[in-house]
Amino acid sequence: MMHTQIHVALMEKALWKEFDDHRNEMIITKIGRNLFPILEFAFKGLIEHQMYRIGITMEPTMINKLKFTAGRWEKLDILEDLIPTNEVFIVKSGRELLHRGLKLEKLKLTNSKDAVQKNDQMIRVQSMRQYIPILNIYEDLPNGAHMQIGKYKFTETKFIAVTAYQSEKVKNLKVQKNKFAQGFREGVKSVQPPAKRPTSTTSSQSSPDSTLSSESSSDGLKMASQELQYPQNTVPVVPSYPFQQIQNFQNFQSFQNFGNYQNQNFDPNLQYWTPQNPQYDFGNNYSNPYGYQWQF
DNA sequence: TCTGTTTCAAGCATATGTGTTAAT
DNA sequence: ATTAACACATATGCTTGAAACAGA
Repeated sequence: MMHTQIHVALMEKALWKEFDDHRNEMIITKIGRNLFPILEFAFKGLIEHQMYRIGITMEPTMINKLKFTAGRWEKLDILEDLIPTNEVFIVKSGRELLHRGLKLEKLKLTNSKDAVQKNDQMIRVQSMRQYIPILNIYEDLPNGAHMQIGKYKFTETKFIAVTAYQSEKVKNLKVQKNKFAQGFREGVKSVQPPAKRPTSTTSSQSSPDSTLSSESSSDGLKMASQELQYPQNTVPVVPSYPFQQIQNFQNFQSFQNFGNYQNQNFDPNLQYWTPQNPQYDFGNNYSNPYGYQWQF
């Protein structure tokens, strides 16, 4: 099956970048812990009636382990065994992916080998290592085989796996942004108790989403070199298909879970997703949008 | 009116997602 | 560094009962 160029966009990119600016960490546990922010993607260029197999995995960004001392991350020279990460697969139709996107709400991270076998959306990673999520797209072939037709990664989604938060700033940001951590927000009262049942007509009560403003400052990280070169990873996609699979404005608006498309390079005039920076938003090659590399 | 049925959101129970804390 | 128990949060499904509705 031939495709037009496939594009994948990361949703909630601004939120991801906010965490990435503070060197994001993800808690891992024995039974598995959700990621926050949640990985969510939009697609363009898929074929509606085609079934796709989406593969999610975590790719180490370097061989080295890390440690957090004196308020900053440092790279350890001692190289320990790097356990290969497993890949999680989700099968969906092109139509569903195009219209609803893919929100990986159930995806969990663990440091336990056993947990991977008990949950089909569990990825095993190693603590104190940095990873970047990988999204692979496969097509099911008639003979039962799968052909990889795309591989995508977004640099602002990289994170360091930890069993307990190391950076105060990251921890505070999680508390502020994750609704399940609302109970730990300072100065924010709990949600108002539900109103007594009205004797007359209905009255809808919406709780205001009052998030604290974050004190912004960098984590005192320096720039330097020495980061692993990402492998060339893309299977070329041949554009032999007239570009008709264009989402219209109504479609995007009609799905609540689609997030804030205004910050996701959605152009209502052109009526399709257009990358501001193709190499960054949709590119298949890893590139650092900030123009520098992290130092450890 | 009266009576029986339908509708729908509050109330409740249960499941699950957070960072915190203390112990190892 | 890691783990388990914990208090506090959301998510969801079922129950409940008053209001709305339909028919006589």
